[in-house]
Amino acid sequence: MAKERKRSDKRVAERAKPKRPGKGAATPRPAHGSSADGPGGFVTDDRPGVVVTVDVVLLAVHDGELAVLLVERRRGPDSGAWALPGTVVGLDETLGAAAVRAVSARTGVAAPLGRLDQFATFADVDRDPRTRVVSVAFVAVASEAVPPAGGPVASGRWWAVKELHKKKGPAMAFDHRDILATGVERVRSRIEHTDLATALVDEPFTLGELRRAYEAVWGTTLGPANFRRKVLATRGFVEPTGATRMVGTGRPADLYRRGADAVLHPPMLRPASSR
Amino acid sequence: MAKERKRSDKRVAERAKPKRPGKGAATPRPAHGSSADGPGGFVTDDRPGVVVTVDVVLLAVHDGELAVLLVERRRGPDSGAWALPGTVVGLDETLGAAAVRAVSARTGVAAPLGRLDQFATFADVDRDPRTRVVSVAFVAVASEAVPPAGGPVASGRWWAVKELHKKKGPAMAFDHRDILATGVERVRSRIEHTDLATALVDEPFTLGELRRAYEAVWGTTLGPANFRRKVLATRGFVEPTGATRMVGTGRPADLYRRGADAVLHPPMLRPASSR
DNA sequence: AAAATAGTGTCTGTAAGACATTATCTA
DNA sequence: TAGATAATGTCTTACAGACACTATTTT
Repeated sequence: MAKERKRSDKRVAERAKPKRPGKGAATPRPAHGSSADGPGGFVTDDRPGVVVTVDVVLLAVHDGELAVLLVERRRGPDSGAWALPGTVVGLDETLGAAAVRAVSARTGVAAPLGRLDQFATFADVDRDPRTRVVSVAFVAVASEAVPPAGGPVASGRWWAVKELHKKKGPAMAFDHRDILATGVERVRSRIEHTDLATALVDEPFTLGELRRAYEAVWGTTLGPANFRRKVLATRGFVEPTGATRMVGTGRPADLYRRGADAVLHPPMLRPASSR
Repeated sequence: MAKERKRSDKRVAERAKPKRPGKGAATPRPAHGSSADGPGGFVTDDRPGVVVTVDVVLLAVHDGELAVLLVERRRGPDSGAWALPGTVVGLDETLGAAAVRAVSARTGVAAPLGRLDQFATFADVDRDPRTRVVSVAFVAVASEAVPPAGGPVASGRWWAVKELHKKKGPAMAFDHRDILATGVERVRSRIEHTDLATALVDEPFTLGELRRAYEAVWGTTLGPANFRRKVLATRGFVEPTGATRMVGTGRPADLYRRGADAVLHPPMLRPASSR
């Protein structure tokens, strides 16, 4: 699990406010509705408690590469490092709602969060130097079109996952590199058994587009003929629309929509070379 | 280290076990931040916080049936109901350590916890009536011999999982029925792809015993011949000892030990009838 | 000998991997 | 026309399911 220890705050910035002594019982919930970096310190007392947060690994395929949405930290000693979008969970807020809130605050879209999947909880004692922070991690996927890279989002941008694994890649905050790696592996596994990959493409889509989504996630190439056979043999995976679309040169491709079934029988096993 | 002290909380009773005598069973159920616990309480006075706990689904096969270790609640909400062994996570304690502690306090054995697997985090807002409790759930498996059912454990006992799903079965505390169901499904899936099932039997074991472990977990019957072929075709799954053992009537069975590989290639897929 | 369980061998259907062939577009 | 991509078909191999058959024990 997580091991690194970075410095500075993790979520402090999110909610960080210098202290708030004497909170009245009637006082509004500290962890609610504030966006990142707002006031509302939760840990600052002399009586520290455990802080529960969510972090979201939002993946999409951009330019044929698997990409993840990160936000740049702008305060604290870890300023300049890139982090997964996350937030403190409100006292009366579900984890899923907090995850949606964390992403929508950064991207402006709540749509892709329908595929929200809680995959692990990170709780190393020292993962945040300030206080004990337990982070419930989610993965979600977005199609290529949403949100547009370089959009109106202030501090967020898409990074090719491949770049982040390099030593010379951008610094990542806290144990987020571990969370990312675990989340990516979860998606790599889930597209084998579920129709999650169809959420990576925009409807309607061609089987070539769907295949390239698989290839981006797995980092492999797949035989177009066999891929097609397996997809069409799995009932409920995709539904033909009857229409075709020109993609450039070559024969027009048949268009499909997402099917009804979320479970793939038999699974779309990734080639042994990609494991 | 500030280990927590709990008092009225959900897992208070459980975790309090070692120091049972003298524990004040006092505080009833304080709602958010109301009742001040004694010193070190996590539900800080007028400043309510989130409590993080672990709950463990410890499974074993008893009399051919999948069984789970539960403890009877004797105080607090749902008193009289049966709960998964769990505890509040200490401020400087890892989740895994807390899970081991929760189980060892009940069973006296830390051994089976090597197979500890975090599988989900439960955090419904109202899952505990007293305060917000976020529970990180683990599964672990024990072999038939340990701990012995009806052993020295005071408030714990094994229950056939099948019984707990019946309406007339024993009441389960909080959302522990959901946690159990999710954990069981995790184990059902994990024995397909890992050698986890070998931890359900004592070494050395026969392939018949291993097969009956699979059957208990999946609730199916498997063809002995095909099961044998698949197990032996998977390198690293089991290692022959060369010895044999009489089980009763019939030909003596070859004995095996656990192999080295944790991953099964190809997977031991459960029959479609058990899904 | 009968019953019971363990172990071995064989047939068959399904599906995956490799790859050749045909179809339909642009440049 | 060549080039590119999509769609279809074929051959081979791997493996799961079913099941017949042999082996070794107790009663």
